[in-house]
Amino acid sequence: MKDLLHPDLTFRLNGRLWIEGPTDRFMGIGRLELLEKIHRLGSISRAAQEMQMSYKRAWELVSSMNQQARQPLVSTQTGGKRGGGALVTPEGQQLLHEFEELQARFQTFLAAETARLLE
Amino acid sequence: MKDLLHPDLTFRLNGRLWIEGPTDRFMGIGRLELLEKIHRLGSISRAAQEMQMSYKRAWELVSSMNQQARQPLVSTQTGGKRGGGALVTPEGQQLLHEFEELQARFQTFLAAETARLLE
DNA sequence: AGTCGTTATATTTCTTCAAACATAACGCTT
DNA sequence: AAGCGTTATGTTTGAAGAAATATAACGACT
Repeated sequence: MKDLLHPDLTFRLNGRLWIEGPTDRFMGIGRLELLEKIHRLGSISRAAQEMQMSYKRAWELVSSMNQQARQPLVSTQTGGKRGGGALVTPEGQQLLHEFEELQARFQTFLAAETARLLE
Repeated sequence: MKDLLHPDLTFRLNGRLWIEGPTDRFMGIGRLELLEKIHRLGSISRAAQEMQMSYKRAWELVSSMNQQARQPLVSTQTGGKRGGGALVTPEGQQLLHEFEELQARFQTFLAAETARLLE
């Protein structure tokens, strides 16, 4: 493979994984990152701004995930101390872990295939 | 994982792989399919119409691949018998095979992870 | 009561990307 | 010489998605 590629350019193998439902995506690398930030920051809006994402988009992603889960992955509160907030439920945390581990196995796969193809 | 998902919906794990250069994508599932059709049909335009893709887009993909390869993967001829045509060079055919095999290994990976996650 | 930061949601604007359209050149075939 | 199907390329149009803007509700805190 490597002998087919232009010698002046550098190439890399890349990829994405996601879980899709009948209508919407359910989980992917972006949603995973969003969940992680909500968990860490306790707020959808702060997670959104840390991802350079509009609050609206972040909220829509959370809504989509919650609707497709058996029980909410993120629970929210309007008003109150600090104006409200959001937290990742135990179910959400479990999903977070499992999908993170899947991502790690995928990275291993990518590394092995990269070695096979490009080195 | 399965116990986290809404019981009325069906989910599946999916993914994509590609090889990227510094500026453009070099190879992906769409480009692979295009190469295969050009090889089979001997024409960019016929390959494009079989993929429901505009000729222009197909041509741009071919051009991008050729520019990033050491030697052309598709060679073309304007005019002549049948008005011209295109063929996949030996280098292109080698790429075709290798990337197809990579895709097959990826499908195996996906199947294994699906069993792990969703069954 | 008023302020604050957040969730929640609708509407509008912008941008980006794909599709559509148009045109020329090429070389065999008739 | 004229026609055909193809490659090759520029220009215009359209559609989808993202971003921006706006507004309301909520509940603690001052």
